[in-house]
Amino acid sequence: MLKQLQRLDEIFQALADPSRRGMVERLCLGPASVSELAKPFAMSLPAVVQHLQVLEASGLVRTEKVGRVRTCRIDDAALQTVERWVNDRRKLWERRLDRLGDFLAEENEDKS
Amino acid sequence: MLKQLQRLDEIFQALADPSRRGMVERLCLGPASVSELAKPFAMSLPAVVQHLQVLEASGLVRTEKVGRVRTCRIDDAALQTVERWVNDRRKLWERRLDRLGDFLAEENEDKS
DNA sequence: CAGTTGCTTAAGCATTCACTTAAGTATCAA
DNA sequence: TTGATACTTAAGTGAATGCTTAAGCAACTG
Repeated sequence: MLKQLQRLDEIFQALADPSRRGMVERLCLGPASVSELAKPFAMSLPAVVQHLQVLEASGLVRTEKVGRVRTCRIDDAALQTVERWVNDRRKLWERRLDRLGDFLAEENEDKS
Repeated sequence: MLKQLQRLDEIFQALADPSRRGMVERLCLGPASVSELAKPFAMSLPAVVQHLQVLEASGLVRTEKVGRVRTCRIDDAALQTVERWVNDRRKLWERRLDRLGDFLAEENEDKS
């Protein structure tokens, strides 16, 4: 629970970069090796690996090395954490709008 | 549509900072002035305003000045944009896991 | 009109970020 | 064992980030 809050920083930070979001999108279709992941991007391999490290540190991606190939896959828990945070905020805000709506409706009733 | 994708960068970037997330959380309870918003934070007012500018540029927050008071409120559309992106990713990933599950189930059937 | 309040502008500064190139180190394949 | 493949490590660089202080300005308050 405490860990999750700390990690929200890193998760949002990780998702703020379009290359990293691209990698997440790719990985949502299934696991991939580092060089597979790198292919669509016009940057050096070390740059890709650095992005990958950010993604892994945030918990969005897990990786595992077998032989000389590192395989990367989505870790759903981090995505759930984001989803939950955003959802909770939206709920709060919408509830407020509802209450405001009720209030205005009552005001109108009073006036009519 | 195109605008939204560009803005995902800024939205996630905005949410990556705990102070800014704090401000969003506060604003989900209702609008607030800049100084109200600043109160919980141990930083200078200009710093708060700079955070606010990031939030506004991302579309998460709208502000409006009346007299000398600037009132800030949540703009739900940006939160929806995040929610949609994360939701779409999760759906893709889960569908993949389902297909994988089916595949493994079939394999087991074959073996039995 | 003078003072206070609520923000705004500007400039500076240390740190972090997103890369780069160059030089490794393990595998695997022939 | 030689070469190619798949990363890995290290060091450097320019730009962006998250602050700060100092000074302003406009609007309400008495």
